[in-house]
Formats: sequence, C-alpha cells, structure tokens
Amino acid sequence: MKSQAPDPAPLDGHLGYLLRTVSNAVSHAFARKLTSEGVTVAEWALLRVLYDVPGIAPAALAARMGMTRGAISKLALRLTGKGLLASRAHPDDGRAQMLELTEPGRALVPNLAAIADTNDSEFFAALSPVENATLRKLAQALITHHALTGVAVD
Amino acid sequence: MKSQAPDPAPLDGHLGYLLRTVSNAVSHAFARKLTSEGVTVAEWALLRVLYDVPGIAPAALAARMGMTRGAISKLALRLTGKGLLASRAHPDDGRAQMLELTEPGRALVPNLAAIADTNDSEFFAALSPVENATLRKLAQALITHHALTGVAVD
DNA sequence: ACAGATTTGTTTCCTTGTCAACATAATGAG
DNA sequence: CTCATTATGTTGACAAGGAAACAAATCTGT
Repeated sequence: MKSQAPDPAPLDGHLGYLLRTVSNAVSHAFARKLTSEGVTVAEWALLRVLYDVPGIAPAALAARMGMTRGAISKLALRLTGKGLLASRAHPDDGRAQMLELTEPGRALVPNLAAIADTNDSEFFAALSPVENATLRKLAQALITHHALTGVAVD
Repeated sequence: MKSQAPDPAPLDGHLGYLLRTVSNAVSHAFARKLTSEGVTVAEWALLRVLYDVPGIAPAALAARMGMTRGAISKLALRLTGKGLLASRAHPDDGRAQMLELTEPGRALVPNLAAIADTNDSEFFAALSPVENATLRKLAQALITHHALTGVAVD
C-alpha cells in the first residue's frame, strides 16, 4: 500500500532537469575553450549564423537565435567593438540594418568551428556512435515537435 | 571530390547545441508556470533539495546544485525574504549554517513538484514511452561518465 | 600549542540576458 | 492623403549568476 501523500518526485526524476545538467556542462566546457579566442558562446552562435546568412537583419537574428532584439543589439555592439562585425543601412528599409562579418570575423569562424567540433566530440565520446545518433534524433524530434527556434548557446 | 576548405559544421550539427535548445525550452516553459507561485526555477531546485535534506549547509548545496557559494548565499537570502527558508547556526561549526524550510516552504514543495511533473510530461509527450526512457538513459550515462553535479535548473 | 593552510559564508564587481519604454520608419485602412 | 498600427533597433532598469577578495572559524602538521 502506497503512502497517502506520496513524496514529490526528486529533481533528477525530471527529464528536463537531466537535460539541463548535461547541456550546461557541454556549454560550460565550450565556453572555457572559447576564452582563448576572446569570444563567448553567444558570440560564436551569432558569428556562425552570419557566416551562412550575410546581411541578415538583427530582428531576424533574434528570432533565429531565440533571443530578444535588445540582446542582439548589445551582442552586435560587442562584436563590432571587437572588429568582427559591421552593420550597414538597409537600402530599402530605413529602420533595418544589414549585419555582416568583417574579414577578421569571417576568418575566425572556421577556427571557432573547429573548437566546437572538438568540444562536441570529446563530450559525447562517452556514447557509442549509435547512441549518439539516437540522442540526436530524439533532440531533433523534440525541436521539430515544439517548433523550437534555435537558442544562443551551444 | 570534396572542397579543399570544407564549410564549418552548422550550429545544429553539434549535439550540444541541440540539447541546449531543448533544455532551454523546457526550462523556459517551466519558469513561466512557476511565476504563478512566485518562485523561480533555481528557487524550486533549492527548495526541493532542502525538502529531502533538511539542515544541509550552503556549501553542500552549492556542490550539489552546481552553483557557487556566492550564488547560494543570494538565493538563500531571497528565499528567506519570502519566508520559505530559515537558517540556523551549526551547533559544532561556528562557520557553517543549517538551512531549513519553514512551514510555508515545506507546504509549497508538493505544489511546485506537481507543476514540475506536469511541465515535464507535457514537454516530453512528443516522445513515446520507450523514446522517453532512452533519452533518460542517455542523459544519465553522460552525467555519470562526466561525474556531473546537478545544476540549478530544471 | 600554534602558525599556516583550508573552509565557510558574504560581499563587490562584472557580465549577460530580459523587459519595457522609446524614437523612428514603414504600412494599411478609410 | 492621413492617421492609427505595426515593425525595427536602442536604451535603461533590473535580475541572476560567476570570479575573486575577504573575515572569521576550523583543521593540520610538527
């Protein structure tokens, strides 16, 4: 017979908690590796998007990265200060901007990508290739199902 | 023949990025549900631990929750201000404290746990029971392999 | 016993994000 | 056309955590 007032589930009884623990660890490890390049994780994410989509507007970036426009504004300001990013006026829309990587910014991305690759490989080396693929599939399924927009961290 | 300078992997090529996206979404949904109770996610985690381990010291909490002692100090201060937490002097160790839930604090935990259960169920309903179990197993494997300490969020 | 490490909790400074208010520009309904 | 609505980027107030410095208490090796 079970108790009448059952104990609440422990923290690690929630899958959300487990995933948070894991993803925090990956991100933290990544962040430490990135410090040598003088870049944060959020900055890496923005640079990586811009590498593929040059000229994207801040608002679009915000949507894609799951951050507010205000956050993007400040992030872009920091990256501009580092000389990795430049913004130009949009030709047709007087409000909008077009963000672009500078030459140093573009040159930096492959280095950062290599660090990201290494970090990911190292962390998930604990899993077999099959498990790795399974985990990826499940994560993708959740993202698709919830129509999740990307998020600023890796 | 592959290109000589291959494109860097996209953001979502990294498992760490996918997990981060997912766990951010779970946490964010949870945080919204918690606002009605006037409690944050980190506060919930602390309350939940204290529910099981009354009298635990801040430093032990920090270790268990993967936060710094400074963060716990502030968190405890906030919860004390809300009347959910009380700290007493450790009888033997003049430095240490013993944290305890107040009566209202203890009474609140089951409510919060119910919200956490609901949030987790809803979010992961997209996966079958088997997939759910698989995801849990993989996350646990990573946590174990990396000897991860819990983290302040759910 | 006691001087040097270590531990504990707090505090200050810094970073980075959200939220809400704004000014400005574009859009749309009449 | 005109005026209300909406979108864009920026800014300021605030929240929350990390890193490091700190005082006080405890522990340890000799």
